[in-house]
Amino acid sequence: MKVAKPTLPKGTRDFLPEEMRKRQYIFNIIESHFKKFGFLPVETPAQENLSVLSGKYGEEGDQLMFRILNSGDFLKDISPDSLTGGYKNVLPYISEKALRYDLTVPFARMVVMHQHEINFPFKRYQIQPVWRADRPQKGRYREFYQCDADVIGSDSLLLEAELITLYYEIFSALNLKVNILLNNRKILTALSIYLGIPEQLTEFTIILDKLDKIGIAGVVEAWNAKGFPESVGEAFINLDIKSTSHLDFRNTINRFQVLFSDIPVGLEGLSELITVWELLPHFNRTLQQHVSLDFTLARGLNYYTGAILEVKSLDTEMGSIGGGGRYDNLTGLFGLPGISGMGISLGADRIYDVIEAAGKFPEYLISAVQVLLIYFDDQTLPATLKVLQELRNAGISAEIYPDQKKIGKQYEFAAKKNIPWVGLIGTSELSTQTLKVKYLPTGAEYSWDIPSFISEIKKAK
RNA sequence: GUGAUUGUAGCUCAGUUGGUUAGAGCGCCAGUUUGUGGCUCUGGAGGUCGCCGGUUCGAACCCGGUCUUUCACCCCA
Repeated sequence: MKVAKPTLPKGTRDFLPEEMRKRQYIFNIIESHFKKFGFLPVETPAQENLSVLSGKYGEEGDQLMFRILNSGDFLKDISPDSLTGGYKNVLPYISEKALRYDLTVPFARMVVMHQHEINFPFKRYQIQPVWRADRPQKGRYREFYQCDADVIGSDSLLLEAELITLYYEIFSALNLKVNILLNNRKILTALSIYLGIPEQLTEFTIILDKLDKIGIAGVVEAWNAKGFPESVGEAFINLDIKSTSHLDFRNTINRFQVLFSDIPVGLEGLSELITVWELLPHFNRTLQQHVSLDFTLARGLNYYTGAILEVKSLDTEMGSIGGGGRYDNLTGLFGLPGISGMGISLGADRIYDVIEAAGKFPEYLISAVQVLLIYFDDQTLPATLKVLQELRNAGISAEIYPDQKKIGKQYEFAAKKNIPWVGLIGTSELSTQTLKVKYLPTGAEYSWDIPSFISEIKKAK
């Protein structure tokens, strides 16, 4: 057989131990916080039936989905004629499954299928990879992990506040500075009504969302290009919308309460924002400082109906590292209407990139194994193995070099693997019942018995 | 999906108007040191120049295709 050149599909990566240690550090922090907030773990399959996923993410999403070719002779029912109509006609016949595109829709599917086994309101967390056939670029991969926490079966605004708190606590634990942007879909609806273009809500918000990127002039220009009346742009400029910090939250709300006095949905959105805002200090006294009201925040996924959240890193330039919101009818897509949910998602791979760029991974991650024991010779091997067992029983991660190689090689191995302690039992140590220990970071050497060795390691930790 | 961009040793990169045997630094291996990593010194291994095709007497270099990298747009974590 011809030797295959080792390659990887576009946009996918291997993770060596050094990277995995850092990834696990992120996952562990996220997961422990999810648990602390009362969320329970679930998993769903990597594959979903196409009928479950298609149409849930808009046309764009359908295009970015990795479809799975049917097994066996997937062409047996295809007539040559049907090929002339383009790939979209043939697709339903040759593919009926796809890789999951996010975690929220499969979760909704799961809730509906297991509704009689689930105790509502149901708080679940899920940390699994998702796949998107996007072109890779900065912070964008074709296979990446999402970490989701959702509560389904309650429309309480307490959840909005609680999930914002959860976001903040996770990023604090990761030592990252973030700005949590907050908006409400109802505000966007009200804005479109106020500007007289309620029918064009979607086009309106998609462009509005780009405000921080292309500026107000760019936004107005884009609206005009879409055929919106000039008055829309003018009226919008007069609204003077900008991302507001905690200091002027109240003023902004008050101002829009006047503007939306005849638009019930707008007043409702504002009142929800106030409620959430006022709950925040009850979870964390300083939390409001990290939350910004941003009426231009739209978010693409069209199932959001209430609150919308997005997390921006302040440490490094990066797209959003988290997003979430309230959805009132996601399970309705699968025949279980009237159940409201609220969820957040964290992009672990982007968080990794931000921490890496900011140099904020903790130092201790570099050494996973604490002790290497030297394989000196067969005469001292039993004593060395005894030490190995005692170290492990004491909860210390330890290994013995498996071959009797030159001692210098064994030390070098430890150094390369960032193992700080090297222990050696040679002939003289055997007679004195001690261990020659070298601490590689300083090069210092000691003669210790096993109990002192163990206590010194624990002390250094 | 649109528009750019990258590919030469394990890594980071040189490589003249197309010319014989493609280089450097770091890393790696061996020795210096058969009870000790890092420092020094000595020696050594390692390359289908991403892949396929074309032009040419001759291609790492020019042309086409393809894969890949990175980046922007679209969209998003």
